[in-house]
Amino acid sequence: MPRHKEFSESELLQTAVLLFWEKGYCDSSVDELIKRSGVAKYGIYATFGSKRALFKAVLKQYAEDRKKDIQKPLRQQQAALPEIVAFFSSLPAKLTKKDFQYGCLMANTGMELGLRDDEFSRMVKTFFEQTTEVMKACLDRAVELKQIDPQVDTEILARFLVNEFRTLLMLSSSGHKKRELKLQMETALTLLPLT
Amino acid sequence: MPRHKEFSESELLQTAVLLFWEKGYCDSSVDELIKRSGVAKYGIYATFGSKRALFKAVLKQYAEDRKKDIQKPLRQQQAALPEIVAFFSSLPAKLTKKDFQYGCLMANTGMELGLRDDEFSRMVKTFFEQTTEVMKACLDRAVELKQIDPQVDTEILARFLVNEFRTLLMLSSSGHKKRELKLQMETALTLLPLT
DNA sequence: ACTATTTCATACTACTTAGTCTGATATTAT
DNA sequence: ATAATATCAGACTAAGTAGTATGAAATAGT
Repeated sequence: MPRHKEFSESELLQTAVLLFWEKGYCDSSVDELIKRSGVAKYGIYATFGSKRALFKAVLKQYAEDRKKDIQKPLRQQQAALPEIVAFFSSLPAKLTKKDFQYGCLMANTGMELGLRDDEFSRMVKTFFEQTTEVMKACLDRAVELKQIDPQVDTEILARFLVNEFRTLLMLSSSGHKKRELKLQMETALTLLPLT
Repeated sequence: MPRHKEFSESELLQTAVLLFWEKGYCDSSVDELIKRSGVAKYGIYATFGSKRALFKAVLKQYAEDRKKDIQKPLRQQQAALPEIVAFFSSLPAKLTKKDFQYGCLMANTGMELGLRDDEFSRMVKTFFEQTTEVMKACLDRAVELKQIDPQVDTEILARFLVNEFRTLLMLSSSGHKKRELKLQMETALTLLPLT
């Protein structure tokens, strides 16, 4: 019997992702989302319920999207050391492209709300913990394939590498250019016991 | 002829530092500062002019304060390798004490405004560039004292160490506990060519 | 065609925001 | 004491905030 929606929920969500990505949680407003998406306030609240719930959906969508693009090299079945190196090598260019002009929403949210909102903080931590597991799996395969010293503690090294990843995200969100990211990445790869 | 102020400018500034440190720029309000400081709106605007100018003064004050406490080990005349190690070793405990319960205002501001506000971004970058210079001076002394390999590029290593510092600040602002900071710091110190 | 139901656009509430203005008050040089 | 001047408390403006309410319009099963 009902009239049906005039907008696409997934398009609305993508617009919301871009908005929160650009401005963070506190500085984004529902009115701004109305302007950008063309969707009426009713539609937004009927779909998501509140700004908070909307942001939760945004964080989930963002996490899925990043697993599929920027983290893809690491999440391939056979990924090992060469994929780790390729992943880091590609970051300075990727993080300074237009798609990433506002840094990383996960890293940004961790800094904005990590000490003030348990639920969102938890989501960010979970995202990077999952990334750590993926990284550890790559390192374990690298050990199997004798690509790295078998004495390495892959758990600890995986954490360190993910923090190196986060460092690059932080630098890009803090306005640093490709050159600086590249220097940081290369220094890290040189220092690490990856051969 | 004039009536004189009923409040201390430096106390007002310190209260403002704490407020912005806790909530960031966007989410802090002048009304909240009035409540916390007891100073009337007139007094705040007569002293600083605008929220923006107030935040500028806050960033300056914060930078000075951190040079005098947390960075002090590195800024001693004779600081070299032992002081660098001591500096990093002390961070996990210091960054999780009550004084630092809101992370680092410089690191936080870099993430909040690094891509959206040139002037504040510049101030944050300058702060960490100055820290890099101090770190490089320590490394150069360490080379002189034969504490580290003279082949090391102290400029590049200094940048890397300061980014390691920023990583610890980022982790603490993102809600990570002392144990995780300690693990990151120890891994970094193990990997670096510091002996 | 009619009716039930949902969406739409928009007005609205209640609150917060940065910043200004005002009239009373306190101080100090004369 | 008086006059000049700066500060104080609080009212005020204009805009923005999250979220709700409302009447009109559209749709689909009967």
